Amino acid sequence: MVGMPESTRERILDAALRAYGTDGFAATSLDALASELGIRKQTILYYFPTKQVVFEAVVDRAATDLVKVFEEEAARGIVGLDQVEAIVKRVFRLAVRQPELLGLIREVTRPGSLSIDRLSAHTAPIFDRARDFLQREMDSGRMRSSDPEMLLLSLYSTVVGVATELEVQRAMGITDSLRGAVARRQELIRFLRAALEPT
Amino acid sequence: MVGMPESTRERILDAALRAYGTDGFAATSLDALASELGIRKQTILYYFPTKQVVFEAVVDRAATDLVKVFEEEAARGIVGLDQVEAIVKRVFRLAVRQPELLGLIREVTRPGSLSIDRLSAHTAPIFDRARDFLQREMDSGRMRSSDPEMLLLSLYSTVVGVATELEVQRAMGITDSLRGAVARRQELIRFLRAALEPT
DNA sequence: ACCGCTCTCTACCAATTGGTAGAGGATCGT
DNA sequence: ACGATCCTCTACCAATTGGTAGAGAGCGGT
Repeated sequence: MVGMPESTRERILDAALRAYGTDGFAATSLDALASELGIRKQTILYYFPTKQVVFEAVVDRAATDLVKVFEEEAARGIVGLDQVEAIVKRVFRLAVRQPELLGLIREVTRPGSLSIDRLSAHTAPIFDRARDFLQREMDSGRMRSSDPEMLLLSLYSTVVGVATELEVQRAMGITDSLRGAVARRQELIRFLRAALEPT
Repeated sequence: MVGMPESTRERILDAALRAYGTDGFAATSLDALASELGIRKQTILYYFPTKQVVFEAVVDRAATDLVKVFEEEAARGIVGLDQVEAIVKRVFRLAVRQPELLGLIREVTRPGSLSIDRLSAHTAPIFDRARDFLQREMDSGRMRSSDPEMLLLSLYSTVVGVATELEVQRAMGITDSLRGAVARRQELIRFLRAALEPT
């Protein structure tokens, strides 16, 4: 598959992910998107009836990619904090390789946003699975007991935040390099281990 | 001050905070802003030369309010995890009363955003103070030792995320009520205490 | 009564927006 | 050779955008 000539439709989705994920939906015009690809916007409107539908297609693909990462990880059947650590590593790898993907998630989960339901439809199963996982780990004593739903929310916020809040890090004076990303990940894992380890 | 007739300038900033904080900068037109206030957009442009300047003024005011909250809290001179807990409570109170304020922060800290430097200029002192605080607490053994800068980033991400990611919570099936907010705060504090407590 | 200042308005503008209509080239099976 | 289908284009449009120019209302001071 690598190096295969991408179809126009795929190229549009790639560019749209990048644009919507960094600048946001409203700030990205179809003209801007098209000229970035060296095509006319009417070509975009040939593949997608409206701008909104382009966005929805991007969300669908991004969600699918994201879910795949989690399912691949879950298939390995690791337990305890090692599983949490493995997930964090994958999310970070994703954040480094495709920062716009997590940016898009943030765009979709913003209060005013549409198509949040579209994302939820994809992610609901992995949320359920994650909740069940946490509950199981707590029951077996491999993890500190607490409300698994709330814990999941805390975990989500921390991981996505540390992975994506690059501007905040810059404002805090934290260096933004590849080495910085690794250090951040290491420290985050220590933080999470401390928070989750059974007393 | 309460009930005092607000100046037009202040009313514009109020509405702009709400709009920019929920829908974002690009998605909010001056016309929409004006009609929400029952005035013409030219009145807005009388007080602020451009749309961008309106946004900057909103950021300045929001940052000032935010910094004030932290400085008031810091003035109380609490130490250890009780201080962390007190901050979390204040951030949550803010998130409940003025959700658009934290929404604006998220808007400003997005990758593509301008005027991030404007926000940083305000928040840099409290970031410094927070880092020093964490370092001091670690040195005195009241807090688990780790990199204070990275820890601060984790704390920031977790607190702001849990306080603002209402849509994610909805997607997870977490009820969004006032009681829910209190429960979320409680669980977050337990989470942070576990993460920070010295071994 | 008049001036000057503050404020909000109407009128207008060029540029950009998302979207429509349809022409025309390329590629295919027949 | 021919039509059909797929794809990308030019031409165009009404609505909205941020912003300018300037009229006029209200008001305080002289």
